[in-house]
Amino acid sequence: MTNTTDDSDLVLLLRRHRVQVTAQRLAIMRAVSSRPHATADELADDVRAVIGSISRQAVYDTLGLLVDKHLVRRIQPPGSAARFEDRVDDNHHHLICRTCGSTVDIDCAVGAVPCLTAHDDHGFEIDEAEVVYWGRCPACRAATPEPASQRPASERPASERHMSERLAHAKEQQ
Amino acid sequence: MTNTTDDSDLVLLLRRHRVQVTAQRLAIMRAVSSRPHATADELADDVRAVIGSISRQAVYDTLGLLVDKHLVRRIQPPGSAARFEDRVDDNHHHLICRTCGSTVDIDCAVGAVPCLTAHDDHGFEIDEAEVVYWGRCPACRAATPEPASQRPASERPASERHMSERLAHAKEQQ
DNA sequence: CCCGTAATCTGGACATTGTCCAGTATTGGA
DNA sequence: TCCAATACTGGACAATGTCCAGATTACGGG
Repeated sequence: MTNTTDDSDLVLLLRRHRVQVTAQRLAIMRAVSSRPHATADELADDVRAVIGSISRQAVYDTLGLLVDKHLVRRIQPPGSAARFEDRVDDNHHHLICRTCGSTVDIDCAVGAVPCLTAHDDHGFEIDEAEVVYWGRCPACRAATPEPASQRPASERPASERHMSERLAHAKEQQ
Repeated sequence: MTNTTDDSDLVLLLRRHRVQVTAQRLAIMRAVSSRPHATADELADDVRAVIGSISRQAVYDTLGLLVDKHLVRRIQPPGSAARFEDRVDDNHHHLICRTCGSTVDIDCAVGAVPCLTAHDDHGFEIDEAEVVYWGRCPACRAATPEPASQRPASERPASERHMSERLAHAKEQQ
């Protein structure tokens, strides 16, 4: 539980990837491991609690470097700052609560590297597929059984597509 | 091509959804339709070109309202501002170029509502799955055949998982 | 057709997340 | 141990949103 304990593994890992070893980097790596899905800001706080202080720039630089080296994965949930985690290259996805923003890992539904097989790649060279599941976590469901923002299904027919398509319906119905 | 032409369809659509009709809202809806994947800022510019001026707040308010009403879909690519589009409820996904950020629609690979079937929902009530494919568009591929940022596959074995797992390898190999 | 109220829009301040830059400190090899 | 390359610091800046109070507009009822 001491601050400088047992960095030898991390040091070796960094060296193996030709990355200079600094106290800031070690602290950031430990922070990412110990608190998955944390934002850069949260990680900075964690690091400060351990090594005293760190500049915002060092946090961003290091996280960017680790992401480049595939030692850390960056996930960017809509409406929130980027988050970072330990697990890389295993094609898991994320489940985010619309109400409280909590994030959990979720294994891929389809198989090994599923979503990489797009229907039509438009000439793109696709190297990754990112999947975010949206919903409400157990705690938030308990707190508010039926959210008011949800309109009844009757108000949004499944046939709705383009605005232009819906316009036809509007004409008919009014 | 005149500004006030043919709003009756949009007016009916808004009324059908119990939304007050304003010049700003009509202009924003037309802007979203005519330029898919535009950011709020770009849409504001488009609107200003048509009705003269609009406040930033009105743009955000209106887009938020339309998203709530499921008349517009908000997509939030990592590293970029939110973008808005016309197509809703048809479960298509997005393909984004890592180099230039261009975004194209892409039909779902798996079928109707595929990714909604998560392996383990952790007690969440899931209502949407968002998929982003990352890659490089044809233009950017042509411009830079082999990006320098890509390390050879030999440097990142498929077996890489957690940092902690990789640590074992580090020990063995060094 | 006019009025009043509720909803909307405006414009400025502020918050968050991230980048840029110049100068200083640290790392790691010679 | 010393040096050059690399990394870190701290302040300024940029982009994207949100908050708020007051002015304006929409639209249902008289």
